[in-house]
Amino acid sequence: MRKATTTIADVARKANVSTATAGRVLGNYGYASETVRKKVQKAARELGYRPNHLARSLIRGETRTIGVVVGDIQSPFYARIIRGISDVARASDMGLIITNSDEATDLEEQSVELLMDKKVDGMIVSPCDTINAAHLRAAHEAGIPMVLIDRRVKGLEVDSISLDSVGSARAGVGDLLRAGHRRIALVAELAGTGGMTIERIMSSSPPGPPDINYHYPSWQRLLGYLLAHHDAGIAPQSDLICQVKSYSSKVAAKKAVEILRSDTPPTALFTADGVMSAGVMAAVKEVGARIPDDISLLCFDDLDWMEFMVPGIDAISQPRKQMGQMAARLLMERIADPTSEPRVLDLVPRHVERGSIRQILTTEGVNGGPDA
Amino acid sequence: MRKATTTIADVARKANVSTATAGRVLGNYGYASETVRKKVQKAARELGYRPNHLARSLIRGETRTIGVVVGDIQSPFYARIIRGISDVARASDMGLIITNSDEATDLEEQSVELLMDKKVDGMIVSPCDTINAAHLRAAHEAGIPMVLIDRRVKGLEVDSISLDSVGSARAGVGDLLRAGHRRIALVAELAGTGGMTIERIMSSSPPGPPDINYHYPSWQRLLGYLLAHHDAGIAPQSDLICQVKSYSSKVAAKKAVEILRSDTPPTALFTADGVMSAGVMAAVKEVGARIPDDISLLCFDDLDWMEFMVPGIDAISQPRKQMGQMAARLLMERIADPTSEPRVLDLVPRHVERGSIRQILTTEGVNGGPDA
DNA sequence: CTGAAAGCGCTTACAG
DNA sequence: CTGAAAGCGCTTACAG
Repeated sequence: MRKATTTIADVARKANVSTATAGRVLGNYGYASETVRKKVQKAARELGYRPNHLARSLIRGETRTIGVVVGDIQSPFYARIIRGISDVARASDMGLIITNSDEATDLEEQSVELLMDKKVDGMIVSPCDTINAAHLRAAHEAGIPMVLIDRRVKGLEVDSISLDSVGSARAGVGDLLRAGHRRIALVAELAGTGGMTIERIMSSSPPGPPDINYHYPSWQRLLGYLLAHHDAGIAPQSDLICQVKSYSSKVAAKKAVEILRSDTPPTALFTADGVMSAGVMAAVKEVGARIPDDISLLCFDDLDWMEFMVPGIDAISQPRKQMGQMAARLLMERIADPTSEPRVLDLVPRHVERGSIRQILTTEGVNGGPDA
Repeated sequence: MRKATTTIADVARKANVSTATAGRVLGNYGYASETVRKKVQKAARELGYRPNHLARSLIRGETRTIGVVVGDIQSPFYARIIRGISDVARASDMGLIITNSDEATDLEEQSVELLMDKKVDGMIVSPCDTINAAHLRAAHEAGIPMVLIDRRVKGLEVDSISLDSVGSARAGVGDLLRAGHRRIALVAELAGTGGMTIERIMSSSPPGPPDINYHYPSWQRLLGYLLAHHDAGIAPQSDLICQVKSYSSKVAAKKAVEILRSDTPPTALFTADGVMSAGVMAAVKEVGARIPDDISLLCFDDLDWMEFMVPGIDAISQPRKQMGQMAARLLMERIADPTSEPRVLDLVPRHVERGSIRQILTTEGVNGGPDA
């Protein structure tokens, strides 16, 4: 069934030239006169010649393929990143191998191994552990061009692109505070890894351990939340910080309902990601609160059709696809120039106001403020 | 920076054997005595030998890589399919190259070309055109193992796996009819391609052109809808068939609002996919209808957290991840045995009842029925 | 500009 | 069981 494949030798024979010459015109390298070029191309066309990239790669030491390892391609977060990467790869006429790590170090190791076996020209990885990553260090030592996306690894000096989670959470919560909100609840995963605790992060003034970049995004967003309070000279209250601990909408919903039904409920909610947002929206619905009259909602997420269903939410929009595109471009540049200084990029998400941040007039504002 | 890679020749030298012998133990083929085996393995370990799969592939004519072309990896539908494929690929220790077609024939062609250049051992494609697919036919002729997912191509006899859209829509709408509903609206894309029209599909009795398998899923679901009515001896009303024409939640919402506000609104809504479902739910919300008291909702979709936000919806759940897994298994089997008969699989989705189908008592039921 | 030869890193007959 | 040789399909110096 499978047609015997026609090789450069076949073309050369038919065109009455050497394989070297045929190779030069077909591979587009070296010199070749117009006449020979024509002859060879004609022969190639007639024989339906297609170059064998495997042989070419073996010699040239490049496969024109890049590898990606993400947590789970099923998640919209990663799916979009991959779309961005895929677009740039296609434009550069490169292949794209993807693998999932399920956020587990051993699977991530396997993935990196697979990619190295496939001799990818470079890889983009979203590392699942920001500290233990011997396999990534090894790959880097071995000279594989690498760019980290969404998270960084302590002491691994490679190109990386992340979101400025701290800065954008700080700005968003700052907006809420400026609108007069004084009881802003934070709903975030804040899983206890790497020795980080809420106490530890709140204990310094201004808040902020120096290694925050190596902790999970939800901790970074908590830090932004605390810094915004610090900026405004307002003491954050720990009873408003909802540590969900698991990455689950249902658990987030449960916790959010509790806080909404407390004696002193918040006037605004800030969620650290899309999963928390879904939970919080279900909770708001359950307690029958109206947005934004009863409560303002600021979500660190794109929302998409979530917003379509529940209008009036504010969002800190994460440009996931662009992140993928930028990561891929960084990688292409790194492949072209392996020695230049690593670049560390921090994207500032776009804060999309949709009118959820309702102005709360303080007594001061009502009696003596400029707008009174 | 990049370490000089150690080859079989290096290992052979260090172990004092021929490259052929070293190759046999390292590649795990042919015979080798225990002593030699040990010696070679020791040398390989000490030198940190890693086989070069490129060279191996060149000779063996297999890359242990499969390719996938889907419409858009960003869409949850495809992302899950790919996850399923990816799981099987990993279990078989194969790589996975993905490409997007954006549902355009020329991009699909490019994708297939890329995959063939990469010499994949087989490909899974979700064809964007069920008739024009010369590139797929060519790839099949060339002997590339191929399985089609979600859609089939007329006259291309390869393995395929799809959903039994007609059957499951028929069953689901049948449930609505048995519950007493008589005005069931259908909201579906029903884009006009391949000469299909609502008139054409409704004109025969029982409804159903013989080539329905080669039309887009929304047409298949319309057919199921019509067949259910036919089964129940009820004439479908064309004013209840909402042809959205574009794959857009917003447009679907607009159309659904119109139908919900008509003089004779439906008592139940059946949506043909997730995008339509989102639109319909927004519409239900906009007109202030309650589910299921005012209206029953049956969605051809997984719903996921949509259901989490709007409880009480019925769903026809599509096992996308399993579809991916099954497609990958079909492909593995096809690679192992290229000549056996192609298999055509139709998955029957699971109908998940969550209580949205409210019983509507007909006059007959109230006065004379067994439960009266 | 063109060709003969060597080589990329493996595997595969073929002798022994 | 082991080795010398040829070969997968290209590209790369090296002569001419």
